Amino acid sequence: MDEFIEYILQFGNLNKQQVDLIRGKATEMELRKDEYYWEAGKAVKQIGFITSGVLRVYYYNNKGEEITRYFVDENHLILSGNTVDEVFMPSEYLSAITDCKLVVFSKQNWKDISATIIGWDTIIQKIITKHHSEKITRRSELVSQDGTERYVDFIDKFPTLVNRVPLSYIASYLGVTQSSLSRIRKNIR
Amino acid sequence: MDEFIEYILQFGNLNKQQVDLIRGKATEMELRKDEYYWEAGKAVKQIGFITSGVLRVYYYNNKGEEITRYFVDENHLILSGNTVDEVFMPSEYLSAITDCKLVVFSKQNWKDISATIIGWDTIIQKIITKHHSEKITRRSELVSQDGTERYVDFIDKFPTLVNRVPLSYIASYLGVTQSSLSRIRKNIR
DNA sequence: GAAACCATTTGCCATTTGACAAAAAGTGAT
DNA sequence: ATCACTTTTTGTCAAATGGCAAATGGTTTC
Repeated sequence: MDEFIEYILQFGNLNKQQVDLIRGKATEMELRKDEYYWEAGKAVKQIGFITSGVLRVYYYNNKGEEITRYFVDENHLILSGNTVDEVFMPSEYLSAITDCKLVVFSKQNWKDISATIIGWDTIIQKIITKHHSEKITRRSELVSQDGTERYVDFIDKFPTLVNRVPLSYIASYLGVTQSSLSRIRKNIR
Repeated sequence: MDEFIEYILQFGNLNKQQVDLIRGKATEMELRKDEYYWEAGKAVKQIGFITSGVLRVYYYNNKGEEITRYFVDENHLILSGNTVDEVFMPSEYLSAITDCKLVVFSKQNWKDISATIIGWDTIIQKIITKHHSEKITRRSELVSQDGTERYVDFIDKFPTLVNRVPLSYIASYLGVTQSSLSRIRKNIR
């Protein structure tokens, strides 16, 4: 819970009263390894923030292969879609790679916060924008890199993930086969 | 100009008075082939909408290679950063591949529109969100495709660009070398 | 500890792609 | 038509990667 408050405070100021309001609207929950946070085609009813653990977003391409699009770890907000008013129906899966702890808000509670705290929407908007640019930048870089560069950069950017995420998921995220990645790792040492 | 109004109307309603306001705040301008719309490190002072022509966004990677991140063609809004209030300092270049016609708004005029038309910010937010997801999706797909798939998909998604954009830019966008792409094209025929 | 299970590494070979250089095709100006 | 210039294609070879299958390593369960 505290992690979430701290996270939000990086993007804007809140007074004690506002912090208390947020605390009151939050629920803590856990997700076990391999459980879904959301599934393609099933409406998402809450907004979540990860306080511990790692999840991954993945989808199936037109050849039926499972592709990991990105990882989500501690201290990240999961903003399903953008708006609370519309139903958000994901086309991807989001599932736990490890056991996770989350802080979640029902859509109604989230709306209440947004209606009560002036500037809340602006804060969230900033976060969304930041996430988007980071994702675009990261995925873009991969396109023009070879396997080794992709992996070296990955280690560099996500040092805490390397040892917690199965190789096959990293390989899929990087767009190389698992065996290639295994060889790349051997060459790097 | 009409193209811009029509574009905006796809995302929300405007009455005649509002449309007139927008028209009054807009300026038409042209950009010749190879001229910059913006340059890395130089503050961007306007918001633009392309009515004809193609531009490309590119940057230099850590090896000094020029990488095309994406193309921007007719009927697209160029939203520098997200907010009008902060100075937007791009880290990339945006330059015209062909002669272009644009509709532009000064930051002040854009602010005026935003302050006058209720719902304007929501419309713009929708557009930004749409752009972001499209970019992430496209760039992501490339990562797990081989050269041929990348090119076939490109033709499929941007049929109007293939014949207007030099091969070297397409190759860079797709993350393959120009000679590979040339061979890929030969094999496809 | 053995068995079952899952993750990772390795071997082998075919295919793809990159690097580099030269040739061919296309474009524009005179 | 010619020359200068740019873009695209092609040739050759080396390196990187994929596909497939087997081997190895690790973990969990009984």
